[in-house]
Amino acid sequence: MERVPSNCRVENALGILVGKWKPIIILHLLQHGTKRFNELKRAMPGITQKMLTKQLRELEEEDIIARVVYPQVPPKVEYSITSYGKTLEPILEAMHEWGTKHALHKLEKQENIKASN
Amino acid sequence: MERVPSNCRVENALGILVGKWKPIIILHLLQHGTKRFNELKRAMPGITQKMLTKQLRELEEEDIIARVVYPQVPPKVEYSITSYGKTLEPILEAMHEWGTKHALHKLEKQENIKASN
DNA sequence: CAGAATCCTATTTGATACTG
DNA sequence: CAGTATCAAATAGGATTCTG
Repeated sequence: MERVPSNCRVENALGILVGKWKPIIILHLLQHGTKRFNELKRAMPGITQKMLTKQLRELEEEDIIARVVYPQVPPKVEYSITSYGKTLEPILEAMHEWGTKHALHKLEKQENIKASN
Repeated sequence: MERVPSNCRVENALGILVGKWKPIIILHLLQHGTKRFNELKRAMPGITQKMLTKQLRELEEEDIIARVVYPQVPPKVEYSITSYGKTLEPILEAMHEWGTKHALHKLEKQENIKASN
């Protein structure tokens, strides 16, 4: 998604977090530490190699995660959150907390619809 | 963007904020209060009626903004943040603060690239 | 004024097969 | 193991025209 070149700083954080799997990847690495490519893939049912690779590369480009390649056969690549990436944690936490409440809000809306029928 | 039906609550907040103009609209209404359709349009150079309408409708659907139609000619429609929408403010603030620092981070990267040439 | 409708392009995501 | 490459589908976003 192309973002506006505005002075709206919110976009800076949003641009990094947006992607179907990015928040999940970041959260997983934050909570479970360094992981190999296939460990991440297994942890995220439904993701394809292509998407995992792409989102990891984009997060790496933004210095949110670090990619370390061990030159051996078979290959071994480890991903971890950078110290810079860790600064995203408060935002993620705020969103998680809000999201938990929002789930309730949505549930109440459903109930209201049911009640009115 | 279709979102995963995961238990990752972060998606709940993210899904609402994602859209080229949504954060800008929310921020504008938060900071300037109730606005009419064309006032919003004028405040956001580059947006089309279609996109403004679409994003407003989606935010309304999520109970983030309220849409009030005055049955008169010419039409008058006012948009405002709901009390529920205001609960997003901490997230937006966290992102704005982070984004401000990130702008510096990106600048430093640029400088490093320059310095290494 | 505040949109709806239509047409079009670009970006994102997914499915599948192949490889050093 | 950790990817690429290719093709197809879905979604987002934009330009333009029309209307109660």
